[in-house]
Parts: sequence; C-alpha cells; structure tokens
Amino acid sequence: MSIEPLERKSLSDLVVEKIKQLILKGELKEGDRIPGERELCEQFAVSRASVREGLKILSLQGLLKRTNAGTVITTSFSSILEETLTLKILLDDTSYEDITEARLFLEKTMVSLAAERITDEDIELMEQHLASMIDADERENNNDFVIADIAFHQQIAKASRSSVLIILYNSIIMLIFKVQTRVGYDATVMKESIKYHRRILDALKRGDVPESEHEMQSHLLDVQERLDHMTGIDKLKAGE
Amino acid sequence: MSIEPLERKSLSDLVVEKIKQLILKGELKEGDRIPGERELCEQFAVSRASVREGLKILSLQGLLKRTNAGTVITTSFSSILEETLTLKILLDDTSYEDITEARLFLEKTMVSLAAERITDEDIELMEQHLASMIDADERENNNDFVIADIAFHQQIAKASRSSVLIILYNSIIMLIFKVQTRVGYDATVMKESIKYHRRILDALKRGDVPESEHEMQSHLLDVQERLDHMTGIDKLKAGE
DNA sequence: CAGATCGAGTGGTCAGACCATCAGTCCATC
DNA sequence: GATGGACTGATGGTCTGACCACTCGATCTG
Repeated sequence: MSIEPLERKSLSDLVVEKIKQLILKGELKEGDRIPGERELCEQFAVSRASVREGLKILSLQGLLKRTNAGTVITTSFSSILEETLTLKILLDDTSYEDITEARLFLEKTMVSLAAERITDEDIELMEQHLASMIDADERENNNDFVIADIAFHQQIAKASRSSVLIILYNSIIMLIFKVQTRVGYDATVMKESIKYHRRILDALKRGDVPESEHEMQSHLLDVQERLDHMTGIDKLKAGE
Repeated sequence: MSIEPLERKSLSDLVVEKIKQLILKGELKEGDRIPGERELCEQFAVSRASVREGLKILSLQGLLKRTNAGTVITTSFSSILEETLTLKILLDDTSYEDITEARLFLEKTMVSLAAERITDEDIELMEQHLASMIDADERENNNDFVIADIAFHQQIAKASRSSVLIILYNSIIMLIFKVQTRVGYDATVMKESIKYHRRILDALKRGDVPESEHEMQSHLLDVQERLDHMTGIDKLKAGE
C-alpha cells in the first residue's frame, strides 16, 4: 500500500464541495437564488473571504451566475474550459500547422454530424450569417466579414449537437481566426469563402454527409493555401 | 448595430489576465517562483483579496501551484476541465454520450494519423503495453490492466504527432476511464480488448489507415456496449 | 560536522468597513 | 393610467489590518 493521502483542503474548497452537493442532490435547481454571501458565512461558519473564493470557483465552472442583485444557479457551460485548453495549446509550443490540422478534423467531423442533425432554425441562422458575409464583402469591411465567418462555423458546431466537440472546437478556433486576421483577408479570399460556404450550407440542407464534409475540407484547405500563414502565431503569444 | 451587454471586469480578472500574459510572453517560466501576495498587491495596486482571487483562478487552471512556501509556475494539466465535465455528466446523463462520441472521433482521427506517422519506437512501446495488458489479465489484476490500456491508447495519440489533438484527447480520456473502471472490467471485456488492441497494432504496423480506423471504432463500440455505462454514472453520483 | 533551534516569509483565514449597483417601492408629473 | 425620478435596503466587489500554521533557511549548539 502506498503512503499518504496528505493534503489539507482549504475552507473555500469545502464550500465548493458543499454547494456542489446541494446542487447534485437537487436541493438547489437551475434558476434558484442562493443566500447572500453574508448569510452563507453564518451557515458555514467561515469568513466572507472563504465563501467568496468558493463562489468564485463555482461561477467559474459555470454553476453560478453572480450579479449585484444576487447569485443564481445556472447549468450553462462557462468559457473557462475553452480558455484553459487554449492556454495549454499556446504553452505547448504548438505549431500553426498542428492547430490547423486539428481544426480540419474537428470541422469535418462536426459538419458530418450537423448534416444529420441540423434543424430549420440552424439553417435559418446560417443563412443570415452568410448574408452578413456577402454584405461585409460588398462594403469591403474586413472585420465584419470575419465576425460573420466565425458565426457561420460556430453555428455548424452547434448544429452537431455535440457539446464536448463544441468545447474542443472553441478552444482552438479563436487562435486560428486571430492568426488569419493578422495576416489579413483579401478580396479573393472573401469571395472564395462565400462560394464554399454557400455549397456547404446547401449540402447541409440536403443532409448530404459526404458532400458537406468534402466541401468543408476543400474550403479550409483553400483558405490555408491562400493565406501565408507562417506569420502570426508567435505574435499571438506576445500580443493578444 | 445591435445594442449589447457592457460588462465590467473585476479586479481579480484583471490580475488573471496580467499574469497570464507574463507567462505567455515567457517572462515567467515553469518552475519560477512568483512574488508573494503582499508584493503583488503593491505592484498591481490592488488589495490582497483581489490578488488572492486571481491567483485562485490561475491555480485552478493549472498554471500555478500554491504552497505555504510560495507560489510557483507549473504547466501540469489541471483537473478543472475533468471536474467540470464530470459535473455536467452528473447533471445531464446525455453528456456522457457526448464525451464518448468525442472520444470516438478523436481516437479514429489519431489512429489514422498514427498509421502514417508511426515509428518503430512507438510500435515497440505499444507492444510492451499490450504485453502488460495480457500479463495483467492473467493475473486478474484489474488495475494494472487499465493502466496499460490507457498507456496503449496514449501511445497511439503520441504517434499521431498532432500536439493539439493530444491535448484535447488527454483532457477527456481520464474521465472516460474513470467512469468505465467504476463499472468494473470483467474478464470478457479484458480478453476482447486484448484481441482488438492486437488487431489495431498490427494494422498500424502495416500502415493500414482504413483498417486501423475500422478496428479502433469496433473496439470502442464493443467496450461501450459491454459496459452498461448508466450504472457507472450512478456510482459516480453516489461516490466522490 | 550533524542536529536542534529560531525567525522571517508565505499562504490561509478572519472581522469589519466602504462603495457601486441593483430591485423594489413610492410618488410627483404628465 | 402611464411615465419617470427619488428613495431604500440588499447584494456583490473591494479594501484594510490582523492573526495563524506552516515552510525554509540561517543560526546556534553539541
């Protein structure tokens, strides 16, 4: 038998555990408002600092939503997961190629899933994003174009209905777009992207799995080829 | 233009950003000891409470390791992602399927890449892990079996030479095995796994992409089918 | 030189205070 | 009756200064 448990848990961690248990037991449900910090101090018999650190953690994990008017239970994911993964990638001396490679496979998988699971609502939203891209292209507004571009891809991710893949995707997509916008879209890239997005969306409407996957791959490889991508990743680490 | 949120960042969040930047810029490296809380208070011109909340977040993300003798930079993976996903599973049974779905995709992608990029060294290590599995099976040592099992899969991940996919994979794989082992491997599962691992490794040796991918998919679906995962989730809820 | 001792520094916790903001409530105005 | 402003109490965010337990390294002791 190996030695040692060791490790003393801090009071704030105990607060975290306690509240988590209450949520898991169902005594606290989504939308419920939990007592104020000062009252929790009395109930747990700890100081406000400890309670606050505990609540901070829980809200970071997406279990609580804190406002100046109280703290309520929520079960939506928070962005800390994506942030953590993004940090790991940045700290891991990852090359830009590694990121785009992972992105390619994620997008292919998600678009395949989306082709089977997409709803009319998803399609409607994607049409809007595509329209925004066309509009931004005509106005030659590079920034708006990228925003709509991201929204389009993220809608595909949502349509895949795979919450874990969405998290993994979000953790790398911002890196990609930051680098790409740093390099700069030109008119050709935008017009080509619009064409591919049109084809991808049409394939999704038909529920055509292989075609949607194929168009996605062509699209991503096309963009990568047009952008001289080597620049950027280092600057990304420094700047942000 | 739509009217939107407007949010004010808390001081602790600003502390988090500041330190993250220092780490990303390379001014703080792994193993470095950062100044004490009191000194950071002066440098950031905020109170100790704010600094503490910020450091709490960073240590949660696995960037800092805090002890009574100081705070040091670390890059070891934190468990926050695993913990949060676990909570999500407990609150929503369907998300376990989301994770296994993501895992299936990742393993298929990585084994395909591995089939093209695997080295003799990788193969040698995988042979050792497979031998350990066989040995553990004969000794009916469930624990050793799982350890070798994980090592086998992680070696495939390494052989894919895709650092981003490896990070994403590591972020969820421990959770999967935790649930699976809670259910408990029986002799049948172990023997079947060994057979599949043998076939996967042989396919990798031949550099056979489609076959390795196919065997991996069969293997994972087989294991999932044999383990009634609902039981595992229930146990997960009861314990820990 | 080896071991015990001690003190400075560290993170963890506490209590009390002030502030800006928010959710009601009430009320004067239109 | 509806609108908008002013008041009030509660909440989260922040600050201050203090005490504790622990760790580590320098010092003292044999």
